Amino acid sequence: MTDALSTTFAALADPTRRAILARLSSGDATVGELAEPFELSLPAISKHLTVLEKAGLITKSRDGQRRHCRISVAPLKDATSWLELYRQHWEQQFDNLGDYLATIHEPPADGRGTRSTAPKENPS
Amino acid sequence: MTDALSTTFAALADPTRRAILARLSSGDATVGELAEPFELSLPAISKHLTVLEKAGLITKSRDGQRRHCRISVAPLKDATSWLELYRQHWEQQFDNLGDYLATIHEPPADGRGTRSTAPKENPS
DNA sequence: TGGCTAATTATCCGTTAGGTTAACAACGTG
DNA sequence: CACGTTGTTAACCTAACGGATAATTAGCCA
Repeated sequence: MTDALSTTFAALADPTRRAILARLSSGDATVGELAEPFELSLPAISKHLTVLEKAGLITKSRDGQRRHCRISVAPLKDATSWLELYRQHWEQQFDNLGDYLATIHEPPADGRGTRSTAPKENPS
Repeated sequence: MTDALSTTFAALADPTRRAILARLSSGDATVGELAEPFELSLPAISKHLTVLEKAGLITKSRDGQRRHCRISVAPLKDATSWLELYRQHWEQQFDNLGDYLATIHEPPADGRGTRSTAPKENPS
């Protein structure tokens, strides 16, 4: 699991870390401020922040005793790009639902060609 | 890690599983067909498929001796929805880059109001 | 300097992930 | 029925995850 995309998804696969990102999306915060809403110990939060930092999802900057954390969305963008490859896939699934609903109200007209469902590129 | 979103992201945090999804995005396949491109053992692939199935990302149907696997993109859609909450965030980051570049070529006109960077809803 | 505050690092612990090989189950076909 | 094919399940291993507490580092301030 050394690739960036895996690291990003792994970082997002934890509700605490997603909540931290959500918090940071409305502005920078210190470690203590980020820890406050949770019942976890401070070291636990610190670990989560380390995971987020290694995934490139946040950056930490020192300010006296405090560390200011800032969200950094580039990996989120990459993750979204990967997921976008499948968007047409579920949009077509939705189309198929529409087609199905249509067959309820009117009989099938003729055999339409099956559209391709593949994303443009081969994702990894 | 009991929530659906965490399960989805965890399932995506593995390059083998993402490759399997990519393969399935261009059409259904049997377990053996899915295993073929990898150097992993068949049980290893079977485990990956179980993970994907529990995440709701694929469905398996029996066809004689074979199991046909089909991609099921609803969880991908949900994951995308979550990530979309941050889209404006990186679009604004891009805007800021544009602003910065603008300041290089022309002096600042006036103090524009700072736009909010927060997603519409509170993600979890 | 001493002490308070903020956060990280060091252990330690139980659970889960991801892989292996070997055994098993289920279906098709001679 | 016997046998090959297709997958899964069982048992096992190592490494990593997510948490705790205790100790440590680093900065502020009186």
